[in-house]
Amino acid sequence: MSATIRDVAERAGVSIKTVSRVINDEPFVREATRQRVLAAIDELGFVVNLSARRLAKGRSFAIGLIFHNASWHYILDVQRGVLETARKAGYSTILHPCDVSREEDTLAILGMVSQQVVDGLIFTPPSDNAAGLLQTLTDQAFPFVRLTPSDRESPWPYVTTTDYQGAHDMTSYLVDLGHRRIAYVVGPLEQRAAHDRFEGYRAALSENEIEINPALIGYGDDHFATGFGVVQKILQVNPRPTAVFCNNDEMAAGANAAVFEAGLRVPADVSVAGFDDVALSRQVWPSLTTIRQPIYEMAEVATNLLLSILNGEQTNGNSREIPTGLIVRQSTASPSAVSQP
Amino acid sequence: MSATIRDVAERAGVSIKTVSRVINDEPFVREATRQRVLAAIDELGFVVNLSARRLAKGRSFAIGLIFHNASWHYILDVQRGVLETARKAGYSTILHPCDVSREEDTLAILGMVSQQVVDGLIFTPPSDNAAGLLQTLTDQAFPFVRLTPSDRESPWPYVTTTDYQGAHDMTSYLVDLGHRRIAYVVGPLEQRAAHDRFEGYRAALSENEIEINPALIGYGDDHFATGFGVVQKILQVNPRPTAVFCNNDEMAAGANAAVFEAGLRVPADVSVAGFDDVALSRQVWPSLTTIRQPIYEMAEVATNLLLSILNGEQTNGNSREIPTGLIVRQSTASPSAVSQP
DNA sequence: AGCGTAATTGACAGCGGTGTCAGACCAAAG
DNA sequence: CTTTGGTCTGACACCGCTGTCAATTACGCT
Repeated sequence: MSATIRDVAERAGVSIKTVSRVINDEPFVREATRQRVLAAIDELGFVVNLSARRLAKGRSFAIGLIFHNASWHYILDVQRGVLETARKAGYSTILHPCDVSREEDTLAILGMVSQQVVDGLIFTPPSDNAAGLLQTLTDQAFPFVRLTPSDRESPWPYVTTTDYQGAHDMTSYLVDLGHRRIAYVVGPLEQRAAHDRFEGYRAALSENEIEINPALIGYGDDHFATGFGVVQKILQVNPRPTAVFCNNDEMAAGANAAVFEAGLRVPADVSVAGFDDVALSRQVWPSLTTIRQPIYEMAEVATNLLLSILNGEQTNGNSREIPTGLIVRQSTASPSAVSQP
Repeated sequence: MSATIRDVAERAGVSIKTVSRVINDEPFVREATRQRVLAAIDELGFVVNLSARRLAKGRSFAIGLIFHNASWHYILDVQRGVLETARKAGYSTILHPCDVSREEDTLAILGMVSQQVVDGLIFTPPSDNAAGLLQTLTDQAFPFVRLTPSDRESPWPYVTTTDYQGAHDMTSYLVDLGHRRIAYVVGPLEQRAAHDRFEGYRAALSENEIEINPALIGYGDDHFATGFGVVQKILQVNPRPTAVFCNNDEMAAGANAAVFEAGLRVPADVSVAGFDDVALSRQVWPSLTTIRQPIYEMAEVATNLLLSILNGEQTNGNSREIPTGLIVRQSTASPSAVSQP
């Protein structure tokens, strides 16, 4: 079917090696020769056989994206960032949905590594319950980059965002609107992001001299269902909160539903705020005020970081922090004194 | 780092070829020998180098999933189905988001094909604006399977669902609830699925002797925004429709928002129905009545179909149709006579 | 013209497996 | 005790490309 490097060499009247030099942009090829080879390549429609190149180079030119089955909304943006960035650099991406805390999945990943299916890995949170795996990779000096890791002790760089600041901003914004009874739905605290966001919320409250009411704190797992359930209970607290801030948008969507289900209105009776700015936050009604987490950019940066490691560039201490931003939409408003019970 | 087949051969005291036989489950290996090799493999922690195998076999053991950037919700389920099924069979999956109508992307795909990056492709809709690409692949006898293709003339199998029947079911259901003025938001008609759904809607109406009112038909592109915009206009028709049925869930979410935005209630004033049963349909309030399209199963079937082609099994005429199902949730109800203008 | 250095090119040995094919082995048949 | 035909096994070429290294050519200088 497709032409090989031999065919090109023959056609151009040069050695195989010279063709190899041309297609790899190596120096020391006379311009005239290069042109001749290029022409031959063009005429034959030659493209290198990746398997062969991989074998010869001992590299796969592919990166693996390891993610949890859970947070699909989040993963969507990550995927876009990684896929597009990797593709531009001539790398392909192998997606690997899994539960890294299960040994079975850990082995599958190690398999990919030792089979040279991938040259490097990108981990999405939560990547930290995979401590054993990460340690093994580190021991083998196998490159990986993590998105918002909890543990920042790895020799490889990572990418984070300003979770604390974001939650702080949102809480301050709600306080400035006039809210005092602001409920909070916590995410999985073993993840640093959830932890930091919770801290940001608490700090903002105490800076405004608002006492934290444990009855207004709910614990969720970042899914719609727990957002819904937890907020249903919180709404029965008397006096009722005037605002609910959730660790992520999906739970905020759940909170939104819970408010309506209770016969109340968003934002007239209860304001709802999320975190992440995934597509969902624009697709519920009313659209959610949220903190934009630049997921796409983070994925892009992470990929570029990994690629530079693979290219042997120094990247020590190149971890990056991408800032969040407050996005005000329809789900928040000043508490109307009139609607209090 | 990792052991090669040579190491195993030496350790087991057999030839390289015999080890190859064992790891490929080829016949004619004495049981005792097999055990010895297996033991050696185990002790050395040997795993085959995929690049080498790929080169030698001339196959990549990877399949490509081609999808449009657009319908992320849909693609999520497709991904799960394909990734999991392929992985079970020892294949990896290369995701390829693109716009197949652009020549640039077409070339990228052909590149993957000729570079032997993938052994086969799975196309998600709309795959039909890629007629040229599909023709080229067909000419090369390159295997591919399509999900809900418009054009069913390909030599390769495809997977569809009962779009016509699903829309018919939903429309009948709405009629049975007592609705007569049922608006419809059409999807991209060049896609067969959108076309069939529209037909199903129209057929069900005429079977119930309800005239189709062009003012109640809107044209969208499957996105939230157009669902919202189109329905905003439709709600101004007098008399107002009592139900809105959309070509997909995302537009239904938009319709839902439009109804609320108009100061009306779902479903008390206007019922809203979607199609696909993506996660979003459960995450808006009220949760959407919809037609479940078994996306995951379809992807699974498509992948298995492709894998059997790759294994040389006969699959002619094995195209499969997976049935839809009506999912009743909160967004639909009988029209309350009282709320009519 | 003669020489030294740098630019340019190609022969050849792998990379780590698989396919082919001939040879060794072995139990049953003649 | 051969012959016969399957059952095992290994030698070896090859998949298509890259790295090494030696050979050849070009060019600037004395």
